[in-house]
Order: sequence, then structure tokens, then C-alpha cells
Amino acid sequence: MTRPYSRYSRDAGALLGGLIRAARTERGLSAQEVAERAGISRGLLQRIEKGKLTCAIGAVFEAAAIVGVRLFDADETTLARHLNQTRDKLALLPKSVRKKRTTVRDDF
Amino acid sequence: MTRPYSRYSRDAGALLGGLIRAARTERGLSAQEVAERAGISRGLLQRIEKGKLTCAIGAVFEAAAIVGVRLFDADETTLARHLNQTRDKLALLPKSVRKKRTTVRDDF
DNA sequence: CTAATTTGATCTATATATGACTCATTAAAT
DNA sequence: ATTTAATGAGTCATATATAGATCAAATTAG
Repeated sequence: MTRPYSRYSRDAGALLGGLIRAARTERGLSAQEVAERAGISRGLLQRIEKGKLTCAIGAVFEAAAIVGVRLFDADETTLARHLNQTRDKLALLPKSVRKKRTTVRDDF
Repeated sequence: MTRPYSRYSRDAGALLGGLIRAARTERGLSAQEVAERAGISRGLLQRIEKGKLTCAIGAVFEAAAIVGVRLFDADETTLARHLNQTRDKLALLPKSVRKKRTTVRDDF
């Protein structure tokens, strides 16, 4: 990533980070404790809670899961179902995308 | 991150990546085009669509936004509102979390 | 008030994510 | 059937994310 981030991404990152922090303190968990359980460093959790967009999405997911924040607000069962649905859907879609030739046949 | 990822994170990553890919092909956009618009490389978009959890969350957000996939299924206004709510909520929560002393007073 | 703990911030070394490129394969349009 | 673009996969150099440590300030429990 070399470009500046869009407003949407910045907001989404800040929101997600805020949700994680809110959930963590609501549950009375220290940053150290959550970091350990998520398998990340406390520094990284700090950046995640601040909404930094350079963090690995896996680290964010782990932290979110520990404190009970679910994206797709779905339990694991629902998530698995979505996964299958998406897989099925993908099977139907074209496997590659091509622009139609814009040049019109005018040789008649 | 040094630990293996949890089932939840793996599923969430795969689902999000799949949603992005489905949305992209549905809209008839090539990987190259989406990557350019998102300001990332085609290789990175490939890994995102595969659900790799090491990708920066900002890159994922950008790609998702371009193809019209919204986390928190919310438009920008709703997102902003949530942001404020979260901020307010955080203001009320304790600023640091401490374990209550487990040692019980037994000196009476 | 005091002591204990959490948090915020910063620094360094190391691991690794990313961009840019290449090549082979696949699939769509004509 | 032929052509042409898109995709998948891999490599390499480099920028940078991360872990781990330290320290001061803030905050809460006692």
C-alpha cells in the first residue's frame, strides 16, 4: 500500500479498534492479558485499538475474537454457512473478466 | 503474530476474501483494475481474495470498498454514527483495568 | 494517601509483507 | 479455431510491521 487511505477505510479501522477496546475494558481485561491470549504483543494490540490500518488483518481478527467482537455479526455456524454460500456463488461466476470489444462491426 | 490462527479468524478471512472476489467478478472488474483503484498491487489483491491473514487490514478495507463490500454493513453515515457512539461509550468506561485483589481478608 | 498495576510512548533488531516482474495457463470474445 | 486478455503462481529487493524491552505518567484498589 503506497496510497493514502480512503475516508471509509479510516473510519472502519477506527470503529473496529474502538469496538475492540470497548469490549476489552467492559470485560475487565488488561491489554497485556488480551494480547497474550491473542498471541500478539501489547504494542500491536495498542495499534489495533487505535485503528492503525497497517496491522495484519489476522491479528485484528484474533484480538476481536478474544474480546467477543464479531465481524459479520455471526456465530461460527452462521459464518461457516456464509462461507459455503460464497463458495457456491463463486462457482457460478465467470472465472475471468474481460471487457467486450468496443470497436463496432461496421464492415457490412 | 507468531501463533497459529484460530478457526474463527481463518473462516472470517476466507469469507471476506470470497465476498470481495464475488463482488468483483459480479461487477465485471478485472483484478488489475480493482488493484489499481485500491492503490495496491495485483499480487496483494490475490492474497486478499484468498483470505490470507497476513495482509494489512487497510489494504483489505480499500479493496472491499472498491467492489462494494461493507463490513458492519453500513454506509458512511451509519459508520460515522457508530464511531461517535463508540467514542461516547469509551469515555464512560474505566481508563484502566485492574484485577481486584484475590487475597481475602481473614484477619478478623 | 500509598502502593501496585495498567497504560502510553518510544526505541531497536528482526521478520516479513509488499510491489514489481516474469512466465505459463486459462478462458472469453470474435 | 484463433486471438487476446485475465489469472495463478512464483521470485526477489526493499520497505516496514512486529516483538520485546524500557520508562514515565496515569489510574485504581486498598
